[in-house]
Amino acid sequence: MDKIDLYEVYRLLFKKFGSQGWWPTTAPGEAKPKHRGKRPDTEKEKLEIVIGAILTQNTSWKNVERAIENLNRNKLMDIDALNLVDIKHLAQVIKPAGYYNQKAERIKNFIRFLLEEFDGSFSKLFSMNLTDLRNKLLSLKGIGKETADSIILYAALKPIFVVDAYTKRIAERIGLGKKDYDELQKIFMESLPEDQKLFAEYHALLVRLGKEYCKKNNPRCEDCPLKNLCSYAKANLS
DNA sequence: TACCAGGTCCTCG
DNA sequence: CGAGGACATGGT
Repeated sequence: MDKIDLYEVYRLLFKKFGSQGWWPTTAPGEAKPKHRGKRPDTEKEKLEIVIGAILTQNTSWKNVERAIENLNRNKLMDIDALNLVDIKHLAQVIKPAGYYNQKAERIKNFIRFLLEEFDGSFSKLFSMNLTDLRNKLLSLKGIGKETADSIILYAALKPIFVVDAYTKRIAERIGLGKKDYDELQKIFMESLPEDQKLFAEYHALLVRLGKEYCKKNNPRCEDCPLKNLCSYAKANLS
């Protein structure tokens, strides 16, 4: 069994798809988030990434977009507004994202935490070192590993590799075997230089591949950019 | 019609 | 620990 070169995987994906511009955020004056390829400078952009990371838990980004659009139009993409809004109303606004009661609770939890412990400031929260920040986020109800790591990578801009359902499926198919979150994260991070931009692009590319080629059902192995090194594609195409 | 989508928490053995 | 269920909308 030949070993998979995860840097080579990255090169193939980037050659095929190019830069993905993650994480999508809403431009000033607009309501709909877009992949803009822009670092989140403002508190509002960082907030939007956190909210998006919670909303997208086991949910398609399309539905999350609608929920974010609703939040923007209702002027709720704001720390103080979210702190004050009635949780039932918040739940209705984010309804398209599904699990809206749980997610409203999780958003409220996070906002309360940020206000009480960090004066509502992402700059203060993100000034923690990566390990402490991660443990802090993981201690919050509704923030698990993937959500925490997405926040750290895409909002705090610190180098950690995000593992999601696509990552797990793609990793298993190309021949890394069935691995859990921590194992996969370790494998990716030990195979790559510690680089926030690289990790950010890589994860985005895996999502792109998972959506368009390495789908759960009917994967398109024929023209997959990884077909030459993927054990699943080799078996599937033989 | 089922199944899927950028998970997490809780409970039970 | 690890499996299994709950949470819910919108697309195919």
